[in-house]
Amino acid sequence: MSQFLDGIEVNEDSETGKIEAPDFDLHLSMDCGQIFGWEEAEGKYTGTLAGRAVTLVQDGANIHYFAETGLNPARISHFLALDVNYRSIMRAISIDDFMKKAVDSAWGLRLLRQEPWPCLGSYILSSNNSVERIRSLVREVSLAMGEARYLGDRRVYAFPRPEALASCHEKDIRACGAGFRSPYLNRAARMVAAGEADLDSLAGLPYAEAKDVLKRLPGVGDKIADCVLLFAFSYHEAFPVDVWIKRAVERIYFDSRELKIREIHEFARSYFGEYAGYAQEYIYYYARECGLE
DNA sequence: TCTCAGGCACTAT
DNA sequence: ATAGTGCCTGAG
Repeated sequence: MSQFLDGIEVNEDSETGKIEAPDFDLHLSMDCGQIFGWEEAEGKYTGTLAGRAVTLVQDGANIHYFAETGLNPARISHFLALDVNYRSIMRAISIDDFMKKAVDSAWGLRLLRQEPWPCLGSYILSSNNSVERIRSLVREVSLAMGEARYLGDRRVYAFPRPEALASCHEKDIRACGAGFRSPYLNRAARMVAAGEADLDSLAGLPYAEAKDVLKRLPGVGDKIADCVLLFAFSYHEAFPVDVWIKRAVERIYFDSRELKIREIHEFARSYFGEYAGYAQEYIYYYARECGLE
């Protein structure tokens, strides 16, 4: 077993392995704000995938995993989106000095391929909230209603299944600190659990149609729909516009002139093209971590 | 006390 | 279509 998984006890219910991951930075990808519900400790990231607990750690161009038996490496690679041609996308979005600088500042930051429901649920909880608050909210909700999984000597809570969030009372979600988002998550979970909204059917739909389906869910507007399409369904043209992106785009490309959200979308589509979503992530990262001077 | 934080839904125009 | 407003909550 790898020294990178030191201190971890493997038993008959778990296994380890490694996955080649060139041009991949686990830390950047996990901590850039695209995903919630994974815990970091000493460079190791622990969460659940397909209902099983897993710990990931990076060693150069390899990702080592320690997972509950039954979670195969192909599923992990899929989550890490290692099939995506990262270099060609980076070339495509490095279209000006700012974008080159932004890409350089976070090389290896990839868009992960999250599971649809945990992604949607987390983003419903994200509205009008800061990253740190979203993290703790997702943690509270998972602790209260998510399934406990066991990996080595630790316990890991999955994001609650739609059935769990559907059958509980709105107040149970509110008790986790979700506030006005509670009824949204409760009702969205009911729609998903009842099959009234079929997340699996989104894959393959044209972007605009998939977005319309998501926006029928309570608590899901333009921004959150775009996040889910980009972070769970790999619609790389999706360009979620939050206050950071709005300010950054106005500042960098419009001499700080105020734009409508619609105008930002039009600009993004025409300027960045089919990989606008990747461009968004780098603009977001740079604006937050490096500042726009 | 007040503002702000990675929005959404509702209402009025 | 678009603009204005309330909303849970915790941090600064």
